[in-house]
Amino acid sequence: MVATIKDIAKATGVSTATVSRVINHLGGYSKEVELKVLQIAKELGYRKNENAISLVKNTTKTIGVIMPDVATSFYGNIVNGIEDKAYDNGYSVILTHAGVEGKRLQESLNLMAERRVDGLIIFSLNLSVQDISTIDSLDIPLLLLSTKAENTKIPYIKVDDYSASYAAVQYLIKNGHTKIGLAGVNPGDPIAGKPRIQGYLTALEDHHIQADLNLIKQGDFSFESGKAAMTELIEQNQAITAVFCVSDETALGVLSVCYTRGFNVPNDISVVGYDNSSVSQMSIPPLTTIAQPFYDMGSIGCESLLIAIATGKKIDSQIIPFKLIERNSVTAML
Amino acid sequence: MVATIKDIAKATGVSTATVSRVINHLGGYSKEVELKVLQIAKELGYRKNENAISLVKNTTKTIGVIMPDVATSFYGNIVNGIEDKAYDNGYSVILTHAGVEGKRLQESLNLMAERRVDGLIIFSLNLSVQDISTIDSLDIPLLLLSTKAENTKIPYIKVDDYSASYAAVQYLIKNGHTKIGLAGVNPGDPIAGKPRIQGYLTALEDHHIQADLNLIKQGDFSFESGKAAMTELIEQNQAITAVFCVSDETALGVLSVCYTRGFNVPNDISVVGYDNSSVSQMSIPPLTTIAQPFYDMGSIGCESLLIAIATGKKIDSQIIPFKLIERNSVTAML
DNA sequence: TTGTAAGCGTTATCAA
DNA sequence: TTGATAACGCTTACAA
Repeated sequence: MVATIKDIAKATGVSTATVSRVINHLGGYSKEVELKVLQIAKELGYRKNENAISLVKNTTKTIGVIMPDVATSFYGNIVNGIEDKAYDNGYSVILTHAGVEGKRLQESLNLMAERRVDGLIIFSLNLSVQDISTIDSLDIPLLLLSTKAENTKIPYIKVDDYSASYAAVQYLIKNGHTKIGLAGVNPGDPIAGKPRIQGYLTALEDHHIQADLNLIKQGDFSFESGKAAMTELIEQNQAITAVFCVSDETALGVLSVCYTRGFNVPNDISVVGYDNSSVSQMSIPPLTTIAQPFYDMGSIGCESLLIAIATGKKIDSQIIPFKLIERNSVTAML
Repeated sequence: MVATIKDIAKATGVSTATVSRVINHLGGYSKEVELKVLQIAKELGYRKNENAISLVKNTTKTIGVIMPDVATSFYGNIVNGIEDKAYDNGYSVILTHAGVEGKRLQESLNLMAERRVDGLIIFSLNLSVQDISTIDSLDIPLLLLSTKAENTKIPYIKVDDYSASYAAVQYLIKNGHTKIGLAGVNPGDPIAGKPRIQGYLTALEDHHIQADLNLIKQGDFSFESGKAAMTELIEQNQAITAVFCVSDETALGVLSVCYTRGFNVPNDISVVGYDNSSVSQMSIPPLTTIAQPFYDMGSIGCESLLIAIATGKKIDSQIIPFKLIERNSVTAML
């Protein structure tokens, strides 16, 4: 059994109240008592029991984070941003994975509720009506990161997918491309699907380029989606010179098919990714891609949440800027 | 405020003891009472307070996981394996990141101790003497995954790095290679460095190939290490035909340099990676690599830990088998 | 079938 | 400067 303040109290001959004061550096005790308590605490290997403290303080100094499967590489930096900020403020972080489709989201929410987290961050997950209703019932400060919940007032911090997509396509157009594919997009996804399609379409339209729906290939952000999309594009003899991908992994799939089919990137085909994940620097060629400031999103998000916890005020949603990172996967058409 | 069993007791007119029984399906109450309690609990949005339960039961149904930075891609599956097994057994998981060098390990250990996790898994982190001493003082069932602590009796589950390295090099030799580089290795790392160098050396020796220390390029498992290693190898005009890399990311670095310098993989240079991380399938060409069964390691590890928690017995260390996954980055020399 | 009450480890109020 | 003690939300003998 681990030592408790009672043990320390007994061993030092003071009351548990005094032990508690000393341990929490509250002042109001003699130097002599302080030294003795600290000494004995050390000898006994005392460690405070956060669960007990949570009970009386009615706060757990814990924030919960729910994310999809760990599989996808870019999440890392969001978590880093959150954890750094949380630790700096004396909070710890409970992480759970809810599965790609959020299969385990209900379970995760239960866990967070039962652990009485002080605040909750959910990221990159599309919320179902059910999810939203249990979230509402939870009554915990909540923030959505890199996603949003339509028709609700749940605050979110994310990049504007429409604008980012528009910018990527416009960049390609400015580089002289007019036959541009869109790879790996999920039109059923209201958050990261529809807006990107719309951005793609509008960019073309604004530059008086006739959109061709056959150049839009559906998928799910995966490497496989990219392969499938590019394979189709090639086998249908679509005369494209560029393809915009909804994720870097999808872009790698495109790159891979280009390579095996003998198309050189960027000379024959230009490719733009999305995420600026670590793989985008490691690919051949390194990917030009849309960067979302993941670390900052995590950090800013966590900070907002902490403020909300402290003040009880609601969090304001934020659209944060993306950046287009130019590497070597796009060539200018002459 | 969230409802408590007291609220339910008051609202239903029974005692808290009975409410507790009903909620935990302990039996020994009338159907009538059961229905009423459940009904009111639902109305009040009751959720049990795990912290309070932990306090009285002296167990948190929680296992702690400490890992390096999230950055590196392959960790995902270990975590998945752990989480799946934990959830199946009614445990939840608290994850923390201790930084690449384990900078924050002490902090993480404190957190885990103060949250009173029932068991602890640490993976891919080299433990300092200090770390080990605080771990000892913790007195929590502990398991090391994909690492070990020398000169201690802390149980671990990992692949035999020496054998894996030996196998990779032998595979290259069997394919007719004799001039083989070793890229990205850290000779100061007693767990994942030294043994791999030794495996490399011994494989060469066993096949009567004279080792050349100039072909061993130090590094830190990163993409950059791979680039640096391959660049050196080329600029030193080392007449190699193959290189074995200590990680897939390092291999990608090698691939990248080969590409820009005009060497074809695998025709000019064969490359073998280590980890079988997701990127190894997405590279050009797809990487032949050493696969560690990460998901299984997580799952088996978590199961062993759960058993140790339940029985109080100590965990037996396990060496688990690796596999060599053949893809397209190695060619046979004729 | 149900209730009373002690106890888990800690904090915080009040009194001394 | 210190100590009693109630309280946090829950479980669990023990009694009824």
